Amino acid sequence: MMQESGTETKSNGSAIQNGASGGNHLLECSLREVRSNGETPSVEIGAADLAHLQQQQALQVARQLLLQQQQQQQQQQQQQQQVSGLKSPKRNDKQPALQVPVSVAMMTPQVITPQQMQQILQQQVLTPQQLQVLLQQQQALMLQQVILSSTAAATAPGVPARPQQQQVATQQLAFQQQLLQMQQLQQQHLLSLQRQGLLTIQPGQPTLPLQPLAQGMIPAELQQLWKEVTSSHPAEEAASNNHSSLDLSTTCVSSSAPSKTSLIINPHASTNGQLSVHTPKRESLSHEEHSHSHPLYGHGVCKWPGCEAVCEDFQSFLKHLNSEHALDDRSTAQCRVQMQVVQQLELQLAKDKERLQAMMTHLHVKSTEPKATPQPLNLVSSVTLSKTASEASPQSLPHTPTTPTAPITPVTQGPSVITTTSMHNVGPIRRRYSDKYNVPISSADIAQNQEFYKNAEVRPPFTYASLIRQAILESPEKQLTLNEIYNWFTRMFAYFRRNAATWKNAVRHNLSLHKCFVRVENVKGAVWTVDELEFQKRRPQKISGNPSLIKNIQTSHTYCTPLNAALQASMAENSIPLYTTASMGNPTLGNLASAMREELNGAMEHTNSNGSDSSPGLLPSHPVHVKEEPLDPDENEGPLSLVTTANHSPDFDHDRDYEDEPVNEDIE
DNA sequence: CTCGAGGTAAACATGT
DNA sequence: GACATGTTTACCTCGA
Repeated sequence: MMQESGTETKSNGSAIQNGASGGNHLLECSLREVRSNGETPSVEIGAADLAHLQQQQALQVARQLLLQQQQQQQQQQQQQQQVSGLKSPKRNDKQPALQVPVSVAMMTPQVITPQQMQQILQQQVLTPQQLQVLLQQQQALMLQQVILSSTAAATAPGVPARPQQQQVATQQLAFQQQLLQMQQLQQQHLLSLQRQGLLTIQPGQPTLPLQPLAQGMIPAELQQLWKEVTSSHPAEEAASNNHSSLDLSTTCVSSSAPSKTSLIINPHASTNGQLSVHTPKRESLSHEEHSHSHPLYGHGVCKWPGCEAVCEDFQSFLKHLNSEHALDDRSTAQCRVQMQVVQQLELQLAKDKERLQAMMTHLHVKSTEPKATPQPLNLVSSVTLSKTASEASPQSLPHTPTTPTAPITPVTQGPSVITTTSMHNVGPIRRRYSDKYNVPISSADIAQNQEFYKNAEVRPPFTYASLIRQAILESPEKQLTLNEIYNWFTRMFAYFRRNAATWKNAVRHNLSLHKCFVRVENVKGAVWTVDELEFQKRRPQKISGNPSLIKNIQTSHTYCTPLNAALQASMAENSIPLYTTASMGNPTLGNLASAMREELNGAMEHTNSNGSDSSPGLLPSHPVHVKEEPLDPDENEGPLSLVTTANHSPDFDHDRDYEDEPVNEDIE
């Protein structure tokens, strides 16, 4: 019966349920998953996981090529520095990690050359898609360099009298600082993007806390890679490097402490991986806070992914780094993982940038000439199109992300009139925002964002209840088994392809908790249906989209440019009417009836709470479990209301083979 | 500050 | 006994 749950469910479930509570759950889960699966990854990893892994491995080849180029550029820069003789650090053997550019320090610890490392790392062949990614990355890199060159040239105009070497060095310094800045901005921006709908960015937080970033954004591939990594040499490590292996495990437990969550994704390392060209700047920065600037060291803890060994001072850290993270297979693999992390972030960043660009373009157009036909850009298609107007409304806001600490537009961000607007912090976007803003989930919503959520590991901005309902309503019989609901979740949302135990528990919890979900038993087992009446009843008072929206926007608290204000005003004026009209005016999408009905109810539910939507559900053959209503039992008589919404004939269960059954193949 | 909604974790029961 | 399925409770965050 539960055969479709797949291996992932099992491993995740057991791993997670045994874990401690609190803290960063997802991260913990990830790590536990790593651990639990670590011993026999080849067995426990599903076929699709392997496919993902292979894909990522292929991607990493592209990454390597990029790295190669970057390293060449690094070498060039270093040569320049050494020629200038100014700030080129003497790269003696004693403190390689300190003075070697970070990425190099990470990639080429002691013996092996970058080329050798690449040989180690390279495994597979590029697909055209990956090549394209590589090209994009390279272009981005080149662009950055060009821009930085010009910037640096501009910053050092009045130094003609200086010796040329010094000037070069100065420019290098400027380059590097600029790079670091932008790099950080990009990273922050990315984090904001990634966190859409996932984490709360408190308005008072000027700088992005990087710890919670892992929530929901660590791709499955990375976890698989982690499995691979952490299980790569269990025996060896037990003997020679037990400390490291221990770290991983203890980290899993200790990560319940809220403060230490940045285990897998080390933002600095990611940044370095992203553009290792920048790394020389680390040296330049390091005059005073030498020890603090090392991306692998902070707060007295080694930040090597998965390590977190406590190092009292920088020297001990260096010792630790050299001893525990010397060049071996494990470190190499961890490097690879880190690269994957970076790559994933880059990809996500690229996607989100395009989305942001499109949104900005669209919003800008609208703010200047309201109701003008928007110009959906390519990527927006997955998000908007027919929903363009409503996209300006809260639903899309989470995607408009933002970097509170980033007053400067990331370099690679294309020229946009509104780019500064993107810097405002639409911070507190966690999960429920769609409901809170009374953006009722609809089939159209999901349909239009389907592609996005299918591929992006972004938490859908819908409540579990909404999603469950949607899943059930999408089914031909308007009823689903629990497992089918699971499958729908995983099929429709990449986000739900991990941490199964967590969200499945939530699904069950919601099914049981909400009266709108009615369990119906039939011959083959139990199915779940939706009592639309109840569902509509449970979502009142959420019509206040505008104030919430505005407030939410303004929580950004920073960089409120006039344009931004205009944008906000525009959105405030338009969001609700546009939303309703847009959704009502685009009956082209599937399940539109449901969407319209729902949105009508959402918009005017105060008027029609009497069940205007006699949704043609189906009649459960044997309604067994009907949640009794402790509250207002007068309004609906439990089973009876169920019958009203369910009129399907009992012969419904002959076609249980929904089209969603291939889910497992699709996803896993 | 309170309250409700929602999310998460977990304990527990039951059925397969 | 392991696992899936349900139910329930507790705790937390967030927004009104």
